[in-house]
Amino acid sequence: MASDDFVPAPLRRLWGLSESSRLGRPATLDVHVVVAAAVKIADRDGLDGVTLPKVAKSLGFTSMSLYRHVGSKDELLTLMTDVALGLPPDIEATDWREGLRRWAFAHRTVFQRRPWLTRVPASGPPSGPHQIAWMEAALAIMSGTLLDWAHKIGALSLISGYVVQSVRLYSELAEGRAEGQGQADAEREYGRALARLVNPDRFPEMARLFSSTLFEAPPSDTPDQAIVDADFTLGLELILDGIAVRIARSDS
Amino acid sequence: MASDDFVPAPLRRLWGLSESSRLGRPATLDVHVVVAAAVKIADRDGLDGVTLPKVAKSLGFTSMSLYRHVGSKDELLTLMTDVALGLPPDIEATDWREGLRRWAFAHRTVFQRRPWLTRVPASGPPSGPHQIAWMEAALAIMSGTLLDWAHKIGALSLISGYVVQSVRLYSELAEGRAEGQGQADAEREYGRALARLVNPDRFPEMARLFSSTLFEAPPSDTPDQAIVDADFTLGLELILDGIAVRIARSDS
DNA sequence: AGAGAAAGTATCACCCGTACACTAATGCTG
DNA sequence: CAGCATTAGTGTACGGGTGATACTTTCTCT
Repeated sequence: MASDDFVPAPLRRLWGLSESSRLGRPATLDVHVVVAAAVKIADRDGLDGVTLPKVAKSLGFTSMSLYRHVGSKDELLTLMTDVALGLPPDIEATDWREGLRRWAFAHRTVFQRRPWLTRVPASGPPSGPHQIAWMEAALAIMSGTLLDWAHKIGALSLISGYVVQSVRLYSELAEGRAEGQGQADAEREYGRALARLVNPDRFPEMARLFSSTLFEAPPSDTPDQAIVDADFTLGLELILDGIAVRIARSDS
Repeated sequence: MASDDFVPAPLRRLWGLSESSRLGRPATLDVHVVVAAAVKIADRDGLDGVTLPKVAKSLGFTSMSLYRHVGSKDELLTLMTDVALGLPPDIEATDWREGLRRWAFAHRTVFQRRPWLTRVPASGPPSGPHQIAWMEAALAIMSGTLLDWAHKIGALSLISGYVVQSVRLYSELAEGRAEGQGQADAEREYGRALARLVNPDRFPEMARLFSSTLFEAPPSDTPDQAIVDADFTLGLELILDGIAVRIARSDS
């Protein structure tokens, strides 16, 4: 409200630039506390569990009080996202490829720990300090390559989109599964049920897929996580191969 | 209720196998009508606009009547998804690469026309007839390659995930933008606002990015769609390059 | 001391999803 | 043809959500 630098309010709150005016009743609540409480609830109850009444109640306030600090629920989500993302770990690697691989896995770990993060709708380009820090880390890893900015940003968003997409997909499927059922079981069941509906004349490839060993043959004691990791790695390496081609091309 | 083939109810509805029992009061409403109405509302008001009361009202019924035909709102979403997806176009191409490219663009067109599709949470593996048809098309395109099933499925989900992710991202950003503001303008503004917050000591790469021409230099009369298409193509070709590497490797 | 400003509250209007108990309309059975 | 089982659609109610508006409270500055 004071500085006319024209940084919009949400951005100011994101970067912790709230100038608490010295006038009027002093606040007993502040953005950080609200956001932290909201994150805690999201961790426990998922994104849909985050409602203003619940956040407020967990702090001993009324829902409306939050609007003094966050503007809207959407803004709260943006703030939560950045806080929950946290700072990227230090990634030391000589190799861009190994670096990006580690970056992707680190990013994935964050999302796996807080699957609700993958469901927050983007309300703008990455703008929070932590989001920026993750971008910075990825760009630093690629700084040795000769890619131009457009390609770097392209590669970066491809990888991060892939991470988000795959964690979300996995967590959505996990939620839809019966309580005690593992992924392997569910897939087997899926294959069986669908195989009956898929007409081999109309869908020859799908029919062959279902009669393949892909859904049937998990060595049963393999933990789910191993299957998931293998799938994730497959896609990631494919992307990295693509980037490698680009780097080789721009190198010439 | 009759046939004991053990196809769960949602699947039966998806594939249009509802055996209208000849008993009792005959239905004036059926699944197809309900789903079609819901899709129409989603097209007009987005996914959040789809509520049982609204769908019912648009048909002249009460909300509760829908539960005779759809089980739950989640199931309605699943049904809507498959209907809205429609059948894939015929893609003739000798080349797997050209084929997958066309498949990706066709898929993207569908999502662009109905952005709400990208926000439907997955409630299970692809199971609807149209989803299966799209998979079939992609697998057919790859049938000439020597990839094993895991790699085919991996490539397929990577591409389709990429399509979904990029359309969703774009549409979320578009919604967050001020009414008449184009993408180019928004990006320029974004670069300016953020450049002030990004400390070049902490974020050297980001600082260089913001001082690059990437956000500043759109030849102003370039339509937004052109920028978006270029971004999309960049990522897609990168993925295709990755797949090419895999194919070449399994070819040897 | 008191004016004015900001923090937090109370109430309200509005909308959702869906459980439950109901009425209405039909085909089958006797 | 009667009435019963069965299915379709309705009415009501509950517990929840966002957020507008107008309020009381508590502080600082003059």
